[in-house]
Amino acid sequence: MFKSHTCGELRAAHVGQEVTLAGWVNLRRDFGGVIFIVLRDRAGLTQVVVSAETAPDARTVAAEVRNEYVIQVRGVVRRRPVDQVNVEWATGEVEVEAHEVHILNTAQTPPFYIYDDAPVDEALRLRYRYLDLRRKRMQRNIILRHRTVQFIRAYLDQHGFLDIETPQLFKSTPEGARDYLVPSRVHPGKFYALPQSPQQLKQLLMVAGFERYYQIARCFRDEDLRGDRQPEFTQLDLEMSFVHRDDVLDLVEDLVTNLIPAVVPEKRILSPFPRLSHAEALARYGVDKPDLRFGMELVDLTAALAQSGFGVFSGAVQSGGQVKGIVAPGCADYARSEIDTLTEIAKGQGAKGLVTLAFRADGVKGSAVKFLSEGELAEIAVRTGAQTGDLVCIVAAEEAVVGAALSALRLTFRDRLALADPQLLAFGFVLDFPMFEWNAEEQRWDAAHHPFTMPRPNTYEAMIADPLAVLSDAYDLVCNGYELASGSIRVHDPKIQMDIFRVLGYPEDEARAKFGHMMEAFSYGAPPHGGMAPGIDRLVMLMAGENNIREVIAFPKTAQATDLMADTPASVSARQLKELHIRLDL
RNA sequence: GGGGGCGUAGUGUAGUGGUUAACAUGUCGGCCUGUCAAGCCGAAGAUCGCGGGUUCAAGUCCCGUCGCUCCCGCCA
Repeated sequence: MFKSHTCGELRAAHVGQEVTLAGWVNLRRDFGGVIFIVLRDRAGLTQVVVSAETAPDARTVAAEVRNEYVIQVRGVVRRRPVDQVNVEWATGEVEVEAHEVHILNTAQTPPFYIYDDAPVDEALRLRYRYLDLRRKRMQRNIILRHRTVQFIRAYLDQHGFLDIETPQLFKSTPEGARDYLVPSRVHPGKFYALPQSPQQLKQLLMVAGFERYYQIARCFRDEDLRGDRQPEFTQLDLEMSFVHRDDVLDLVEDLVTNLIPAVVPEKRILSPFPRLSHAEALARYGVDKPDLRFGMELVDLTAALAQSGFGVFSGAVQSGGQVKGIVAPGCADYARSEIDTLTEIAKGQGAKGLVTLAFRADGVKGSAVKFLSEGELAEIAVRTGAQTGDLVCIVAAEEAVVGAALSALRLTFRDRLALADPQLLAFGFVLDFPMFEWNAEEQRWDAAHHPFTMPRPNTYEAMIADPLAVLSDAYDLVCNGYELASGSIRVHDPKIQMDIFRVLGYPEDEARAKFGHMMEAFSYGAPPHGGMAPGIDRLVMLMAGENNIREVIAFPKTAQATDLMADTPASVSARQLKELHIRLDL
């Protein structure tokens, strides 16, 4: 070994010991006669002192050293003078007085600071990802990710889950995200697809009788990126046999409730996790992934304003829509430009406009005030609970638009007014999703979750006649405004499965071609089963306090799905294409 | 596919259409035996992302393009 200790472990108790350290030069401070080197490795920082008086040869070498050189130091652990203890460091009580310094490797001057987490252009970070990963923030995040996965593996092992791998080369599925395809050399013109999730395979593992399965599974979806979406990402995929919905939820809640204090003890959670129906989430927050850290819930004003003389309100109600509002505390003094910004946010979600009512000491202000009666204004104040100084934001439109607009505004106020406790991880479950969604563009029903989702027991009978009335046994885990996991109880009865395919408009032969292996498997004694798949990247992102999953992925891709370090995707040789029977049409 | 933001020494930034493009930091050299983002002195370092255009004059205005980024669509 090149080292006897790490740079993070020396303490006063080691004083007097002869040690060997090895690592990177974090910083060097050269006083001529004495040189201080801050040595860094994964474990931490240790100050090395090289004195011309006691170690002239070592000092000569130390004078040549530059930032990010890889060096090895032999020396004696010394207690620092009392007034020179560095209280910021775990090793700050001591330093190593070097008598030997060896340069193991030199380094070019890095393109950005390693010893400081100061912001750097994203493209530069990604181009030199291996250097970015040396920085404290990324080391912390990647280590946190490791601890999280280790905890999950141990927990699931203790609870009887088996870690089973499933193929990366599998079959394209007709619904869902765009697949990443892999051409077959052996079978000209045929393709594998990289899994969007191991969904079918984990269900087949239940048919196979493993009863409890999990996998830290890489998933691939060829869709455009977001801050919380990468083309390849990692799920904790788990599936259980002989369970009802609450068995799955209870297990995931217990896992997460134990995980958080174990790996991020400074964070707090809600306990128990709130469980609300999909309909309730939409009604109260306007979205199916609410940030539960703060209130500012949507207030329904539809009944109060249905007969309003203000056509924006009454018109929306007459055409089957809603009028709802939120109260922004203390925002009654917002300037015109700020109101315009809020209006743009609402319009960005499809709203035609935004009605704002500023409850000021000298009355209610806002461009719509003149269209509203005294009684209506009073009614709005009562229903919303608006106080003097508050700003009420009202959207009138169809239900989906009202929810989208007000929830976007709610998150805007969250950030502006710092309404959400950054140390709180507000996990919650959203339940009872609709089974089907009407796809107006293609004039057919889509599965809201996926076609293997079991309908809620008491709603199944209505399925063929009225798909919209069917609720599914699907559920999401949400946290701080993100969807962290989705899951469901699965269909294990081939007859119900065929009914679902019928609603989805799959002819029986097509269903058999796409999912025949599933249907056949279910006919050989499939147990009742269900599962869930928390996104590891998003979970670690939230635990780390980051707002982009790039920060918890060692080698992520850009928003354009490229890798700037390796310059990927890239062209391949004509020979490779020919082997794969592929001709480009660009 | 659409929309917004950003792009100026290695890095982070400043820069009313008008001198030699500024500041900090880093880099290099010198001095320095107790610093901890050390200090002091000195030096080098910029085709202002790229290509067009407007103008007597463009880092600055316009068009296009490339890169990064956020959002909408998309994401069973």
